[in-house]
Amino acid sequence: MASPPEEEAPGPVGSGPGAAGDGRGEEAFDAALWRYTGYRMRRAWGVVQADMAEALRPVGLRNSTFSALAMVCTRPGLTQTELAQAIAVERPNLVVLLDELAARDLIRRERRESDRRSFALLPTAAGQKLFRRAQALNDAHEARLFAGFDAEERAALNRLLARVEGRE
Amino acid sequence: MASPPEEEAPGPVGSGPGAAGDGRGEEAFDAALWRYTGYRMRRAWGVVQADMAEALRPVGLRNSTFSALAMVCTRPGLTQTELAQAIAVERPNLVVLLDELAARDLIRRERRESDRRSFALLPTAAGQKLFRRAQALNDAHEARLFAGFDAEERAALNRLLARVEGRE
DNA sequence: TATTGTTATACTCTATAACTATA
DNA sequence: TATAGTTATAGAGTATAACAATA
Repeated sequence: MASPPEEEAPGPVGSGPGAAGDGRGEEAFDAALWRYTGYRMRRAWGVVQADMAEALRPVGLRNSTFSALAMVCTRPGLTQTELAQAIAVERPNLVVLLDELAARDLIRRERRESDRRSFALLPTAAGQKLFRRAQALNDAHEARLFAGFDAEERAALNRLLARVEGRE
Repeated sequence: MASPPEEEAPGPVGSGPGAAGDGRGEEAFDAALWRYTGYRMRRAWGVVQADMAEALRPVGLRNSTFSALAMVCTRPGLTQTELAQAIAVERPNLVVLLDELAARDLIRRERRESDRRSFALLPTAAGQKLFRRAQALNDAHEARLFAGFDAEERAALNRLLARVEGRE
């Protein structure tokens, strides 16, 4: 597996004719890919995603269901449209996630009398309990995964990731 | 849509009973989720992924096919197992990607005489040409997406992302 | 008309087991 | 037996169109 170097200057488009590699051996750094922040992000996300999935397995949650449950627990009463927006999931896809959580009796949908088209999403007692356990598991997972990062580095990464979304 | 704050201290596990939100209005920061680097990474990756997909549409490449083509162009002769390892794609999944590229006559598989089980992957002239075009499109996409980042910030993000994978 | 939740659908990525041909 | 490439398959994330109920 090719390893990334320290960093890579943004630089201009091509570094030459696309065919020739850099000629180094199996330790060769594949600059054509690693110079892209997007490629690095896919790789990093793959690692984090896999570790998180493993960490949440004991509570039967995935990344998506954890996010949904977290929002319902910390902002009870929000609607599905609001939740979809908050966690960046399309509404049709959210329905399935919520069905899953509701089937396990972790959340419930309550018709809003003020607008009977929408539901207020509420956590059940079991949902709150499971969420706290899931939170602890996820905290442990991140602590393990980012063990090599000090507080400043961690904060810097968090800040930079938020900025990628165009939010300040 | 909830917005992230500056940053979030790693801190201990739970900040209290999971039910209560922070009570702010629609601008409320959903700390329960945004405190996780993993969550931020999923969100950031979603943005980058969507923008990259859009950018590569003119050349008919996706993130995965671009990565594969990039490796074949810059390290011609590598085998499928080596490529799968290099771009972190399972070998069975890589077969489909390479079939797609081969069907478009962008790459070709050449039996290795030294070990007739494996193929040497080689770019065609058309593949090299398309790759250079794709590279330009991807460069433009990253330049646009990371326009708000100066060279140092960009380098810092690249370095931190590489470290998430546990590589130094 | 517009919006909320929903159904249906399709595409992509990811992951695993098992087969074949070669070694 | 072990490895390279392959097939088949299943799970999950993501995206869009269209519908019923409600506003």
